[in-house]
Amino acid sequence: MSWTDERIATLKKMWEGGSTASQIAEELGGVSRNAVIGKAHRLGLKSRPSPVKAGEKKKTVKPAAPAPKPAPKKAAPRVVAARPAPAPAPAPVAKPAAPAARSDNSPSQPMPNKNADLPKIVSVGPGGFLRQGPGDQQPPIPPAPPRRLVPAKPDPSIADKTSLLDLSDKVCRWPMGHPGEPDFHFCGTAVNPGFPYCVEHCGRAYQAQLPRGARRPPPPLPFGGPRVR
DNA sequence: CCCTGATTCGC
DNA sequence: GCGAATCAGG
Repeated sequence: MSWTDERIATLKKMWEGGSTASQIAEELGGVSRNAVIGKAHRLGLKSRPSPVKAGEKKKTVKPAAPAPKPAPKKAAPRVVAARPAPAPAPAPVAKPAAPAARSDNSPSQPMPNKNADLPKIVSVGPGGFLRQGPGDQQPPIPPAPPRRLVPAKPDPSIADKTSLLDLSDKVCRWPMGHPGEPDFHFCGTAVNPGFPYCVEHCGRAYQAQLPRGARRPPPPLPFGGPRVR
């Protein structure tokens, strides 16, 4: 496999978009994770926030190491990229809109609803989206696509859909479908300002927390994992 | 051991 | 230029 312009473009997009080298390699197909990393470095896109660690030590030779190892040929002056990290995703922490009363003491207030009628917590998030209770959605899946993707090559059968290359911080990045599927795309509607998703998907991404003991058990997933559209 | 990215170096 | 091998860290 050769590095065509399209493949390089995809590599750049995904690399800058935070995808791991493994994900990029699987998406491109025909290349290994190392190939992706090597190419990324050759392209100059190195040193992005890696999960391994921030202040990572390179395996460069120890300056005072008396090891009998031969001296490295190339003394590459490592340019530390001072590029600021991309905007971190806001994680609004919100208290429950209606704190549930303790059931063990102070029974002065009668409880109108028992476990048969769980309270629906709907509050308004800081961006204006409606927060929902955990049980109100069928799929509590994270917005990020699964790490292990189906082995499929990217096929450009999606014309009007928002593809990976169309992503920007102006459009909703909520994934629609599954990567590798022919119609996999992203939501693409205008984002809720200050959030990576639109208002609707903000409501999915940021959920109110029900008080302990009043939580509904996780909704039964059919089989084969979540599949949402 | 799994994963991650970084680096080296023969091709 | 490419990428497997290897390394270093979580």
